[in-house]
Amino acid sequence: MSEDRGFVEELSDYEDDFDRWYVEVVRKAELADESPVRGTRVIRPYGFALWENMQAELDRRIKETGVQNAYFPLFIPQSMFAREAEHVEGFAPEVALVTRGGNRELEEPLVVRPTSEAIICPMYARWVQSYRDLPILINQWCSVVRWEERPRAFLRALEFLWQEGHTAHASLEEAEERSRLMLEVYRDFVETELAIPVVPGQKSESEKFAGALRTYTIEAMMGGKKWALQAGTSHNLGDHFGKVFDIEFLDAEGQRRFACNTSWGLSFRVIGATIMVHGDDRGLKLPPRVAPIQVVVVPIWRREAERDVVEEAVARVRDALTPVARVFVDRRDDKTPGWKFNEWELKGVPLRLEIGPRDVAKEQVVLVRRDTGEKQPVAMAELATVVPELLSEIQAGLFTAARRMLDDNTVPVTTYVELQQRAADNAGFSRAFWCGSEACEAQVKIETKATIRCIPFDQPGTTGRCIVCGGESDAQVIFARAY
RNA sequence: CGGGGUGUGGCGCAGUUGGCAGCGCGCGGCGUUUGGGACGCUGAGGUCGGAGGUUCGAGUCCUCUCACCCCGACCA
Repeated sequence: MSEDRGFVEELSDYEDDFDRWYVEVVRKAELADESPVRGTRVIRPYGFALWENMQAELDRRIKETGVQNAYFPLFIPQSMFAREAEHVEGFAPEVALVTRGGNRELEEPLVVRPTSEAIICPMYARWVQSYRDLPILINQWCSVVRWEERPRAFLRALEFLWQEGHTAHASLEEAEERSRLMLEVYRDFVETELAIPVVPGQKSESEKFAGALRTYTIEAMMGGKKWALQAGTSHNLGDHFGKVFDIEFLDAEGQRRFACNTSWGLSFRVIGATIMVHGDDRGLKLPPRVAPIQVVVVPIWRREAERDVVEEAVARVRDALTPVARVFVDRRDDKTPGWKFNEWELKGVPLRLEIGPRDVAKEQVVLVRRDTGEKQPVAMAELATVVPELLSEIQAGLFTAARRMLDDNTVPVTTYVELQQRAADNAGFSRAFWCGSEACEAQVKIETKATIRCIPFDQPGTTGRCIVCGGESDAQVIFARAY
């Protein structure tokens, strides 16, 4: 409509050009800006505040499982990195290498960590002699570097922020338990805090982490093209890394054994997921639990005399809400209220309070929801109870809507033609039986660009025929295109 | 690394057969304004991505080069 034409013209259409919409939202909502090096971004204060809120919630959950934080170096000697064959083969194409330090060529090049198993495991080897030294449960928050050919803001960057947890255990069973536990931590975090429903499951052999015994994943469905995004992964590394990095110990019976490891990571690509799952034509829609600003207050007045009255009411409202919500008062006097409304909607703030002379006279404010656009007057005295209720209602509503998108676009398929068609139509997730052969998996990838996102834990409990070759199959998988 | 595209004030763009570098938005100042992106006046801001060439004269033509974006291959 005419009232918002000027604003809508600034964002590309969500349905028609989702990828462009995404790029524009990232920049215009001031989450991140381009930087001089291709594939790297500056995370701006608003985007970083969002990340910090996510970090705080995930960090708390990780620590509740007995894990401690630590920090390991950025550089890894190339020879050390190269010890685990599959690992180095998997990461070689995207490794950044430092060959020069100061004025000298280095005798041995240094790998800039693309992940830290190769520097953490050797340290664990020094710290472990007895089964009494196990388990080791350590996490680090850091950035890692992977030289990606095709970067996308937050989703695939040359340098990205994440946490990587690394544990060492006396038995394979314990490592398995830990890797599953951390996947569950990720599932709970992403669904509860980010309001994004996920499909937990196991990766196929060809999609698993380089060097892992098994990889577990949570897969989310993005808006727009309904592509999949791997939102977090947890690996049971078996004793591969224990053997090559000599994490050796004596067990209770005096036998020499190698430790079993796990590693698990979740990166700031979940910011990208949050944007793509909840956003709309007007911009971001941030889940209240992680939104940097939960309530924005926009004061409105005409004359100077009104200003004092409004300011006094705004101060009272701010004081009443500060204990129960993250509040920001937009006092800029070079912007009109309408301009501010649009900007805060673009930035995804869940609730907006408008306070003008008419409201002050009635001891009320006008409260507007970002998710529904609904406007309602609320008595100032009730704000401190109404606002927290609404924030949880919005959080729940976002999850419900995202759950519906995931469910509505996840369809069981029984014929290969149907699978091809759904992949070509960007129709979402296709659930199908798969015989387990890499040949069948590769054929689907080549012919449809869809990959096996995961073998969901949640299985029908029946057997079926492989979607590709018709062979016996006892497990369904999710096929989808992915970012 | 293949295919396509774009480089001109901060952003978005125009610039015709080669002839004084422009427009909108934004930005500074002053004033009026403020309930869904206000308005007037005024001002600042550019070696046209880079190098070389053709020409009396190049944003425009030629050669080379660099960067970025999109589509593929590859990937948390």
